[in-house]
Amino acid sequence: MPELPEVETVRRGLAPVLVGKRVASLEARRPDLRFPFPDNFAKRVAGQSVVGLERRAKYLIASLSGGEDLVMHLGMTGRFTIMHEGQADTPGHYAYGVGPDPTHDHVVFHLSGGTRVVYNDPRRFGFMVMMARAERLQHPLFRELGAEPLGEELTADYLAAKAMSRKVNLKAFLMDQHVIAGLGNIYVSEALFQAGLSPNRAARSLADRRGAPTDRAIRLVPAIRDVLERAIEAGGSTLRDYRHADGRRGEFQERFGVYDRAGSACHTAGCGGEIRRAVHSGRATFYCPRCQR
DNA sequence: ACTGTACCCTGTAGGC
DNA sequence: TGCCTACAGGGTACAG
Repeated sequence: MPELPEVETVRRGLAPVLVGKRVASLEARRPDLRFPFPDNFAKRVAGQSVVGLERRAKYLIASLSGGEDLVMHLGMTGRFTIMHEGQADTPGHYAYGVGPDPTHDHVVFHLSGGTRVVYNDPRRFGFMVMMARAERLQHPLFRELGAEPLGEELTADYLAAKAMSRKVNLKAFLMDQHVIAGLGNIYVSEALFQAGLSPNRAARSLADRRGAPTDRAIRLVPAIRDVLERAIEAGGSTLRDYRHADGRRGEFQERFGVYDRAGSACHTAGCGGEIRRAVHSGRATFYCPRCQR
């Protein structure tokens, strides 16, 4: 579900209620999600203050006052919901169709002051792990992550260097978190559309024989950035599960160029082509065969 | 080292 | 209505 724009939207929604606040207690209602929860999870979090809430790729990182980081991933269906003091567990108090869901509300952060932050995840592909803050960058989850797409590390030169020795197509290349960290199935399709590049094209065509970036790599970089920035501005994309931390839906799905539009007309002026659906590495890809070469 | 596939888990949509 | 299959924004563990 949540790709970079969705995770960033959740981060922005959670930060005001979490940062600077103390977690009075943590309630883990099952022993695991995708992975077991950290040893002594509740005890390690309880009583600590959240001193920062960052995002790296699709990870949310809550820095705790004791020196540990709580790293959270939303998987496909993970959702955080803020429940303010006095907001009872009755359906009428839940806005926007978000209701109590005892079977899938797995973790509850009880903040001092009464606000609760509830983590819900039907498929349980999400996870939460803890690590010493000083060791985070060396942790296996972070050590080999690729460039942050909205950061300065992502350049045409970087992409060309990464692509030169690869035999995969562009779709798989951009989905690879070791190359660019944060893109997922929606935004790879959208970025390729915006750059006018076919998902079937070989990744190595981003580099010339010497390893220098081709014009394709040069226009792919701003296309990726622009798609992500517009998506963040729209609060992400809600296909079904995803919600902001306050329950609102994202709106970027209204502006998809190709994603989930198979059989519909391409929006590009004068194109007249029909959006097609294909499968790459077992995942659906959407593209316009006329605009994307 | 790289690449493709199966798999983790649950819910929903569509065909029959 | 019910049953069955395919599919869904994620990543990992293998086999080749």
